[in-house]
Amino acid sequence: MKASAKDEIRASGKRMTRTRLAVLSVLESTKYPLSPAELYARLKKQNVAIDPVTVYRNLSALKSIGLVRQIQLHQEEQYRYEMKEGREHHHHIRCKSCGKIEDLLLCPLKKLTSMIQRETRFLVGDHSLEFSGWCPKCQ
Amino acid sequence: MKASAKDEIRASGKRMTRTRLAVLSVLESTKYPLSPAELYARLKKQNVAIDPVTVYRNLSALKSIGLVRQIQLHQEEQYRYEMKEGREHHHHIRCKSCGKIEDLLLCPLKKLTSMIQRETRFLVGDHSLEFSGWCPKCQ
DNA sequence: TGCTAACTGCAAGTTAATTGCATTAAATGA
DNA sequence: TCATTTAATGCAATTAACTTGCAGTTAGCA
Repeated sequence: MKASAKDEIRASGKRMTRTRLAVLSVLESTKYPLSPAELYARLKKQNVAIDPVTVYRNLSALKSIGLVRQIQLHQEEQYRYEMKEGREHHHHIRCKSCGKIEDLLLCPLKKLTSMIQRETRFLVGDHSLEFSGWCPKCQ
Repeated sequence: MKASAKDEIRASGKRMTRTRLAVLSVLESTKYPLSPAELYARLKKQNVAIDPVTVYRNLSALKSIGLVRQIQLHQEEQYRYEMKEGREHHHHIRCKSCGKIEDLLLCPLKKLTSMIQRETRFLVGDHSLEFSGWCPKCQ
């Protein structure tokens, strides 16, 4: 685990606990965003004693200090979480058949912002852009 | 209400009922996508006797025959529904302060599809692109 | 007008996430 | 090193949005 993570947690007045460490380590070793339920399942498999509620509370704490990003994929009813560390703003595509999730490196939206502001007079804040389709194996 | 709507409902083996008519008429007279709860509230205000469950079931039926579109806005936990009739594929921006929702006429994604397919080898199906920000009044 | 299957309302059940509360345990510091 | 304080935890209960089961109702065709 990144040494800086612990510092950032302390700096925000939070503590580095056994469960928080375990949550961070699973997130850091996974290449796609995890749902709380998936995260909990992985921890269980590693014999980490943790309550599902504690998974939720840790994700919420890590999100609030900016270590973790919360995202919502297209046509999914749950949230997913991924480390921010080393992962610039990006989008995802999810296979409708097997559920495989892959990062997309493109983001066309910087170019769109000024168009949207002109069209709507809104001040643009965040956006979500998520795709679904069929992965190579499922086509 | 569009005459064709009733025909499409019949053609799919469904029936045009008192409640279904009321749901359609609220959706047709609203310029932005409604959540089931908002739709129910409007029906109540119009003294339409209807159960919230029936709102859900009607929305689901209308969606399944393609009269209505289900969308999920950025950072919202509920679905919203809008008539498809006369409304091409489009996206939305929602005010983080007052909740106002406005249509966006642009969709940059036709241009992106081939890039994504090249990058990921996924076959691209659907996408969602939703913005949030601050509307002119709330800035 | 009668029949049949779609539709409805009410109650109960799901799923994902949140809250309350008593207990445990980080981390500062005496 | 131990005491203190307050964040974090586990368990139970709750909430929000939506779904399902079922008995009674009704649209619409024959």
